[in-house]
Amino acid sequence: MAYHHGNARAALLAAAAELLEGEGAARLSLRQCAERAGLSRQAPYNHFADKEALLAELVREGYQRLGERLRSDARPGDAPLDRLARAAGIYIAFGQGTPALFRLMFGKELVDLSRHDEARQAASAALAELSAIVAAMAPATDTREVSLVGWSLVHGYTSLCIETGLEGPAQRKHRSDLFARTIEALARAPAA
Amino acid sequence: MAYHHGNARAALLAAAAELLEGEGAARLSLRQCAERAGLSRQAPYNHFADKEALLAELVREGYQRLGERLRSDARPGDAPLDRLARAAGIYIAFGQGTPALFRLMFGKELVDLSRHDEARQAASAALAELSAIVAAMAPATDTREVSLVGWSLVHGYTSLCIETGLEGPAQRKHRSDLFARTIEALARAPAA
DNA sequence: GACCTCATGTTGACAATGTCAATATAGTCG
DNA sequence: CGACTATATTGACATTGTCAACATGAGGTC
Repeated sequence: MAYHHGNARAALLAAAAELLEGEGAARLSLRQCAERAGLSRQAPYNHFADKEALLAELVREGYQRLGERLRSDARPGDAPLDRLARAAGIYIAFGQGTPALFRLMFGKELVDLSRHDEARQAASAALAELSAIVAAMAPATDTREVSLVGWSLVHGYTSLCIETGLEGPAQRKHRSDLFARTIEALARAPAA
Repeated sequence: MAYHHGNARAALLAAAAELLEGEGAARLSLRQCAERAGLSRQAPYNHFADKEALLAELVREGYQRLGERLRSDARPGDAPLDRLARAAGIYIAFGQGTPALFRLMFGKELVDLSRHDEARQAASAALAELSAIVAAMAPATDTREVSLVGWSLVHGYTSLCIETGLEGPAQRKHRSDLFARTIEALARAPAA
């Protein structure tokens, strides 16, 4: 290896991403990432302010990917119910496929988004995608409430599957449909 | 302080509980707890196998408290909808009132319940309380699905409030009612 | 080419933490 | 009283985040 790595930042992020699901974010060490990237233990500090900053970049990438998946799932002539069911499936699959990343993205103990603008923006963009999909199920006066229920529901289910083993990927499709039906039932119910 | 503390275990747990919300569980150190309890750094190991075991005891206590709150909220002649709305409020209040404890209880990175029988039993008992309350909303054939939606919903909302600042305690009552209505709408919807 | 600047890289160092090991204390029992 | 044992302290060690000092080399200027 030449003195200058030439691609140190990317190598560090790649190393971190590779280690994340095995170690979990709390146990992931900067030294471990540096070693895996063929760098010394101080090298990450040339590219990231501290450990949190490196994790925040992983978070940003995660939201970008999630948002992209939601966006690219749009189909011409989609019925809102079908669109929502598929979006729920995408969200759940994302969480179940990369549990440690999901936990990092939606937790504030290790990465506080208020301190990381770019990651926060990526989060907002991804969640706006989901929100719009859910809101399409509702009368205009109820979109905020229905979006909130939709997000809470799919997020809660995903988190509980990851953290408590509530259910596995085999149930995903069935549950996505159940959640879409739930939102539909709420959107149709008479307002309080 | 006499050589033998006389109440070391309880003092350690009290110290941990006091420090938990300030530090967060990941940053909470056993040494800090020991110091706060007036003990040396090795003393916790006389009472707990390791750091995780001490945290697991906090988790057990947390579930016990949550379960007790749900149980003691029962009122004679309660309508299922009212009972559910109040239960949702209790769950959300618990999470918002002790966010770090909530995160610890419902996360498996720091405490894996499969390794801590008593904590796991306390969790099952508390969640069975919630499940029964939600299930009372549903026809007998649908109780599993409705319970799953109920838990996912209230859990997701609580978690998102804690981790993303989705909403604050001022909205709790209104949202509890919304969630109860959502479950009601689902329970009444024609099955797929 | 020599010199300067600066971003990036290495190594030494330090404090903090989890946990192991050796030693000390004191309560209980026969 | 001696033996035993649970509990407590202190020494030690490996690991980790991060600071500081020093080293490297690419790019720019003269």
